[in-house]
Amino acid sequence: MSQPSDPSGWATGRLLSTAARLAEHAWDAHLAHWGLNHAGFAVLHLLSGAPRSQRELAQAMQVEDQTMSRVLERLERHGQVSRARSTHDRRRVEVSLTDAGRTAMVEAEADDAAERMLGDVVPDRAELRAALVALIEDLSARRWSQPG
Amino acid sequence: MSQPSDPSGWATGRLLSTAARLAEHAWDAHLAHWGLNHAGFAVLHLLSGAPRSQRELAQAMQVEDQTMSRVLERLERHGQVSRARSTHDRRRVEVSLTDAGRTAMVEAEADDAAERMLGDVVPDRAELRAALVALIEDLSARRWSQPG
DNA sequence: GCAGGACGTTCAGCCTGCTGACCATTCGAC
DNA sequence: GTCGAATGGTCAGCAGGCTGAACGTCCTGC
Repeated sequence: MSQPSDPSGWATGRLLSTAARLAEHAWDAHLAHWGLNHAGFAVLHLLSGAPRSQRELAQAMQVEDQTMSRVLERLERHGQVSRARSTHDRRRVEVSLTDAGRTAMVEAEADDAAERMLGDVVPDRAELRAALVALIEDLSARRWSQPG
Repeated sequence: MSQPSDPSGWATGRLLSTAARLAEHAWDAHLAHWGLNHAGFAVLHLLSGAPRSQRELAQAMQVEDQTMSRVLERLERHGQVSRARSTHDRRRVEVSLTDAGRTAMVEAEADDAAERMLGDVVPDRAELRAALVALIEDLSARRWSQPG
């Protein structure tokens, strides 16, 4: 595999996708030490406060319910999360961290090599982050057309 | 689905992934009118100059050969691309645009709503693009560790 | 109390990405 | 010429996205 041939000419959408894929790849390589990937790690992080329902997790991650269902199935299979039908509302599934899941999350977070790596690369990272946040808020609003 | 809950606190990797997914989603919705998606469209664009081998396309897209193979299979199934074993080197597969593929590409490109949409959102887009290009060049170099 | 709608989750199927393994062809050294 | 390495593609299988459709549960209005 070779260097990209002049990415400065690419469409912005392609720049975004490529950058995201490369960042995910680097991050996944780091998280693999704890049997995690980027999706699973973010979910564990969300659960560190308190148990949540699957739909709450999906909304927090800006992902469809079906997608979250499969991410959780994998996390459960790896023993990092446990799922139990709610007693108050038997439609809901309460998802909580297991001890193994909490340990993995804490350790992976402490050694946050991926974020540091990105920090090395982009000097003025606040600018990039601000632009991405604006983009996300706008595109997200268009997609799910919810006021404010 | 709801608005993201304060993306400004997210890790940069998650910002990138989310922004990329939202942008792809918007772009795919646009390209669906011509039976395309973001991956297929980019390939057709690369082929607009001259036929290429699959590996050349994979390298240009910064994607693994196997991934490109399946994208092309889909494009061929939809009649937008044709594949033929090279007569000079029978390992290679020469990929070229069909008339239908060229028409779809030209029409989709002319009505480039996605790019215009991104233009509306991010005021200082040159900054964002420059940061993304720097990120891609660095992460890509780390991943495939090629000098220069 | 019951019927219909809303809600939360899952199933099936598609697409793009990845890795690992395999096959055919070509090239190069001997 | 032959054998082994390099090259170009494909197959199998996994993962995270998506859509559309189904299912059980809850709620609400009558």
